[in-house]
Amino acid sequence: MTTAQHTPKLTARGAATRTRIVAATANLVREHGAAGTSLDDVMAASRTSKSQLYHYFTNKEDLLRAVAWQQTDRIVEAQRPELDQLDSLAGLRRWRDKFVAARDEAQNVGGCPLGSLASELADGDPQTRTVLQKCFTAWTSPLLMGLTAMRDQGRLRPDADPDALAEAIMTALQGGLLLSNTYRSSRPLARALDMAIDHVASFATSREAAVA
Amino acid sequence: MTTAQHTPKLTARGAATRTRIVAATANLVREHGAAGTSLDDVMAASRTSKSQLYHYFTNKEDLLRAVAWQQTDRIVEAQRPELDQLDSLAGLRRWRDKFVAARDEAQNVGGCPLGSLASELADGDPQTRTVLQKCFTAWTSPLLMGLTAMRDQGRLRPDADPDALAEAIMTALQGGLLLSNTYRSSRPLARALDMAIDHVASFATSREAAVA
DNA sequence: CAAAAACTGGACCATCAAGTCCAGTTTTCT
DNA sequence: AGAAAACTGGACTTGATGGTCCAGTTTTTG
Repeated sequence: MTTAQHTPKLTARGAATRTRIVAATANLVREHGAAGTSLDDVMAASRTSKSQLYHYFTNKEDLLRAVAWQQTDRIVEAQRPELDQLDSLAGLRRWRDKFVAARDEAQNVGGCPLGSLASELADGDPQTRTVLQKCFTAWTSPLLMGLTAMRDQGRLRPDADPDALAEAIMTALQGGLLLSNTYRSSRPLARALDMAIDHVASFATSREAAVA
Repeated sequence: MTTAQHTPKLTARGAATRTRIVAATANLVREHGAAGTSLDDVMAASRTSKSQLYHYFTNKEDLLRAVAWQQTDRIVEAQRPELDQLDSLAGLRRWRDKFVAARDEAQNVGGCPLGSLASELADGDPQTRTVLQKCFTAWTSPLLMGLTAMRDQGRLRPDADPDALAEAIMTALQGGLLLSNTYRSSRPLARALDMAIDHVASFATSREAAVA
């Protein structure tokens, strides 16, 4: 979906610099958290100077908001093929498997790039919180699409609420990532997602059961 | 359960001071996060001096570990009556209702005291991570007890795995709190817990159905 | 009743943080 | 071409921050 951030006038070089800053910051934040990332770190990692940081962003918070968008884009992009096929229990399970495998590959180190950001910044200024809400909503959107399609195709009962289901899956995902990061094991994440998918399955019709 | 932290020799006054420090730090951390809480803040809030902080704790991390224990104790204590009766679907639902109501009373501001701590510190030193694991396990323990009792009493099918169920509930709880804090609404938490309880219910026998 | 241990106060230090400022260069647009 | 706007470098300011040190008081204990 490429969450566009309105940046009025930028030359080619300017745009490149801005991108470099955001990308570098995103990496640092993913590893050390927002509070653990200083602007000096950002300068070093992006090969820029203070004045450039403050040329493109009004302050650190502003930069972190840009990072939130970028993390969301990255996440969605990385899950692209799977996220577009969440319109069946089989599709959900493929997504789950991919996700869990990816966490295991990363040795379950580091939580959700968006989740940790939210945990750190959600109690801060309202503007940032609003951005975080939109990021979560954007990420949940493919889930919502898929579930809505399932219901419309009669694979889920009419009383299934795609909105509630999608949100519940996202909570399971976030909680799973938090516990998995703490325990350094994908088990909590796997169990959380299994529960969530079972929950969806409990609304499945015989038509979907046949497919699954 | 009162997670005891081995503190060898302490006079009555010393113990009081130590307690005061931990309690004050816990409050500050709950409001501003670990990184957002300075030792000067702690000194002011606990009416102590630097040397006292370093007399009772080797460094900030050490103090934060003590805070993790204390947060866990507090949480468990606050939920005491409900946590002890999680041995039926009805008990689980009462607990859910109490929890959601409490969050609404707090206007859904502030995440889970333990969850945010974990999110912030889980990637730090292993000693701290170990403490966080134990804290989560301690908190999950009453859940595990209740679910095990339910299965032993034949209210859950024999193939129900209390361990997996308890962990899944905790992930739903953590994810729900994160999203609820971000959206400033108890809805995600409520949906997450409903899903988790439905999941437990899917393992219920007719005996439990009769009680519920 | 000492001596040892537990406890306390607060000055001090080195470091690093976000944010400011201004002088200079490059690109864009007419 | 030439002015305006976009862009860049880096020194500098101000204020925290975690952590150290040591001299002094209170409590415990043999």
